[in-house]
Amino acid sequence: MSDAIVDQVRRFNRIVTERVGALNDHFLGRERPLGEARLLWEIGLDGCELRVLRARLGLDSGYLSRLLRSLEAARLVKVAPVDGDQRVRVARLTAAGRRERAALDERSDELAQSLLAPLSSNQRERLVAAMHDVERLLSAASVQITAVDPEHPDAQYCLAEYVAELNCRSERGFDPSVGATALPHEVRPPAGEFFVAYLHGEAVGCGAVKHRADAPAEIKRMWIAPRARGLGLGRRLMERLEGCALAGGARVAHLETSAVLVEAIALYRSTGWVEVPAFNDEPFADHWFEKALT
Amino acid sequence: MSDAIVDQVRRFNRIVTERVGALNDHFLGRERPLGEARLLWEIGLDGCELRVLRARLGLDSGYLSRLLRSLEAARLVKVAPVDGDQRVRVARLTAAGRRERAALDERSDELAQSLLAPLSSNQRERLVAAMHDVERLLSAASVQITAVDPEHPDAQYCLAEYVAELNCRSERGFDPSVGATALPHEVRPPAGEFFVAYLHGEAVGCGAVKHRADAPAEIKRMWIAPRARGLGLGRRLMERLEGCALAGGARVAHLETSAVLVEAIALYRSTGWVEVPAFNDEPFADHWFEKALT
DNA sequence: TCGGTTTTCTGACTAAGGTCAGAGAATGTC
DNA sequence: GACATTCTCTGACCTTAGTCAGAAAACCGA
Repeated sequence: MSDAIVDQVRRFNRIVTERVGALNDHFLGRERPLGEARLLWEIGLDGCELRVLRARLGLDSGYLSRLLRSLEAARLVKVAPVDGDQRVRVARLTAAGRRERAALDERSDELAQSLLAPLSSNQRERLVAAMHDVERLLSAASVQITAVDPEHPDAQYCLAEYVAELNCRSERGFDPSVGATALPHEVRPPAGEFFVAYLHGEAVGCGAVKHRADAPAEIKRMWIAPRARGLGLGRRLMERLEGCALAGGARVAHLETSAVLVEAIALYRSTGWVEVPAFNDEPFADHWFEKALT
Repeated sequence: MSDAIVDQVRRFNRIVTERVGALNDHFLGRERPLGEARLLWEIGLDGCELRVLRARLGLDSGYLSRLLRSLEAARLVKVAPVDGDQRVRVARLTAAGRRERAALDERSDELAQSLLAPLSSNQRERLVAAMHDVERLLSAASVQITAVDPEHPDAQYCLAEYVAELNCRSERGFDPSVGATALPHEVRPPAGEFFVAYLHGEAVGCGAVKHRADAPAEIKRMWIAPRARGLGLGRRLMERLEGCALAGGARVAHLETSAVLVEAIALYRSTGWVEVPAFNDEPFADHWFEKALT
């Protein structure tokens, strides 16, 4: 990677994150410790389970407990056990807590305004566009693709979204149990593999490979969450799936798709897949593709 | 300011500065406290006076002293008095300190690489371009224009650079003591005012106003440091100078300029100044401008 | 030479942020 | 019903980061 590129990223890291980050902390942490302010914000208006907070903020359980005691003492938060599992507890904001959170929100707005104020409207537009790009691309860069068991809740979530989307976009609907299936045992090692893409710990995409002895491997259930589209994630996921198929011994891969998935079809065409005559009788498919793996 | 714009800035602040900032700190602070790491980096290969370090990093003098003792104990830094003024001391890196600093540098590179690695080269280019824009525009936004005494060192520095640039760009040279002058007493209240633009505490531009009773005010000595050009700073500075002239009672402002300052001339034309016949006999001027103030 | 200023250092102190080990209650699994 | 696991809490402890007041030395201007 060229030095100029790395230098720009380093300069950005130093100047922007340190300066704006420090400003941010200063604005938010004015009345109470930053940790508490962040926690208050993260609990949100609907409350949040402690274990989720712990995961999202990366806190030690003891530390989180202490922060919550402090917020409880200030009557900003109430912690209560959750129905169904008495071990799990949820933190909820009190009325005062919601007011405090609104004040944090307002300070965050003030900070944003103060950053923008000295700029001309033309410059503001450019800044916002550039911020949007940076945010999207850094998000894209932080996506991680992991092999996961097809019955893992994250995998199941993605599959449900995949089916729901097909049902919603296609007039004839979609039934995953009919035709060329991808049952858990078919996409779990050694028969195949299931991958989930995570963005900040959240599942935002999936895809599966079915290995087939002496026959083309099959790519199945490829899906990207709407909010994660446009990040080049489909391409990365596909690379991973093809790599998996190749590692499983395949020289050629197959996939079939519905005509309503126009973005997916465009992706396939642009990454070396060629349309071929139907190689199976999947009732919900309109296009069949093939690719030689290298 | 529209909500969408403020929201984007807030999202950027939260996601980018917190996430990348935390990563940054984590990478840099792996082996030693962050404060020490930053200090080590800031001392630089050529050493640095303590008072400068204190100002640049915004540290308490007691705290800085302690940090330096700790770095000295680790044999990474030597602090010695400076020739000429025995009160002032400079911190210099030892050989081990330079190695340590190089290691920090390397980690910073690694971080940049790891951010970029998952992206396609097309995405990388877009990211770097967007980072560059964000950095420039946030820099622009953080510039502060302050009224300063014309004999203040920062004012003198800007004036010297201004003269040097004119001397360098113009064949006939430039002598500020000839013709339409801007002597300290002429641009100091109540006769006039001198402004300096600061970027991160550094003087990056200047401009002066000479009030004249019942006559057009004069704009003088307008200069922007080369590295701060393209930030829309000229326009902001000019707004400030015009405001000052207006507040001083003028309804019209005058300025004259050399033909070699093509960017400046473009700025004048685009901000409502109109070229008029010579209104003085400044020997180094080629163009004379006038603007009605509102 | 004297008083004021600049620069650094030291000691005493504080808050924030965080880690670790273990306890205790609820729940799931065999 | 025994046992392992999950989730939260408590107490003890630590480092980092930072503040404040004052002392000591060097310097500057009159």
